[in-house]
Amino acid sequence: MSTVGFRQHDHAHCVHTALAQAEAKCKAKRLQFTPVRRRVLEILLEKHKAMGAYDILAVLAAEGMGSQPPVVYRALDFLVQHGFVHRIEQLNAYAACAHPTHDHVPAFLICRSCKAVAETETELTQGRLGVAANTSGFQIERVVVEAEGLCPECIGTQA
Amino acid sequence: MSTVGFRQHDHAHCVHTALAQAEAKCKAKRLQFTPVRRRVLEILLEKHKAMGAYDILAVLAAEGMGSQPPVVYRALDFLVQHGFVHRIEQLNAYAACAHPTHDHVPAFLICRSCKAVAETETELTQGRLGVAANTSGFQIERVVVEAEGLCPECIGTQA
DNA sequence: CCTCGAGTGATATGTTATTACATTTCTTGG
DNA sequence: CCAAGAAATGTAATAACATATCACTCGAGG
Ligand SMILES: [Zn+2]
Ligand SMILES: [Zn+2]
Ligand SMILES: [Zn+2]
Ligand SMILES: [Zn+2]
Repeated sequence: MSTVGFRQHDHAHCVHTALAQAEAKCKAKRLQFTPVRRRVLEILLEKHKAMGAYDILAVLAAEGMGSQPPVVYRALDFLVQHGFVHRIEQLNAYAACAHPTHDHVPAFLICRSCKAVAETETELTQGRLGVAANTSGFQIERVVVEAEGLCPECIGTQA
Repeated sequence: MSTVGFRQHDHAHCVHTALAQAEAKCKAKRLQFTPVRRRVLEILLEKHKAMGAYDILAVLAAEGMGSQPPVVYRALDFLVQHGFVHRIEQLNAYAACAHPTHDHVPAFLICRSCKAVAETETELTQGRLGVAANTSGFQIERVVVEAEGLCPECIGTQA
């Protein structure tokens, strides 16, 4: 599993590992890793890209695990809450966390051409934003950092 | 007009000034600063906070300037495109730019309690995100930076 | 066995955004 | 000025994303 997601990797292995890690973490924290929650995470890990809630729901529905929006939104809420999945605000979409082993502030590189999403990390109060927060007395709790542009594959195929 | 929006300022003056600046910039760049576009910007400047597209549309509709969604979305697209307004991804909302005189990468401090939004600036490729982009060959074109937390007014009134 | 709370199933609804096409207005070269 | 093309607008319909609510199930703890 690479830091930025534009390289090859052993995909079947990373799916399996991430699921096992999630299961272990839920056990440790007494969280219910129910079939729907597990399957939603698995779908996101398998696809290995950002998916809309209704895309995930379509997969669930085809498997008879619930066909109504609340099913998937509840599962996503749980997974996001506990750091297994991140929401990509720019895309109204969700992606499995690439660094599930530790707490972190995620940041994303999003290709505007092929929609590939790579996750990296950043600081909660970096650069001028932290300065502005300190100056004004604003208390930062969460930061969304999402860069849009062209991934290595798509540079050259574009204007 | 303050850098971060949690302080007092001469509001009527800042609305007027910003509108005049926008008009001048459009003239210089041969852009059509049409009545709808002007009024949408004015509404955002007057409210001086983030507004949803449909909130703006309701104001327009009450004034007979168009009652269908595309009216306001087209105006917002124009204003965002040319830097007069920014979209706040976390809120699916729009706010007039606080620094319309120069090009910049906006960053926002968003109070989760009172929904106040303050705009500051940042760099296109700051910190680890820039490093990750360079390492992987990703070409950043736009960055969304939005911090959520508590503004000075709301700290203390919360848990 | 009973109760409570988390999770799920199901219906309905709310909110945000886009597509499509007809029409009007503006701009510009002749 | 005038015609042709570009830009903007009017309008209807629909797509995409998200939440409210209530009934039901099931397992843990008393
Ligand atoms: Zn992550
Ligand atoms: Zn790409
Ligand atoms: Zn700005
Ligand atoms: Zn506040």
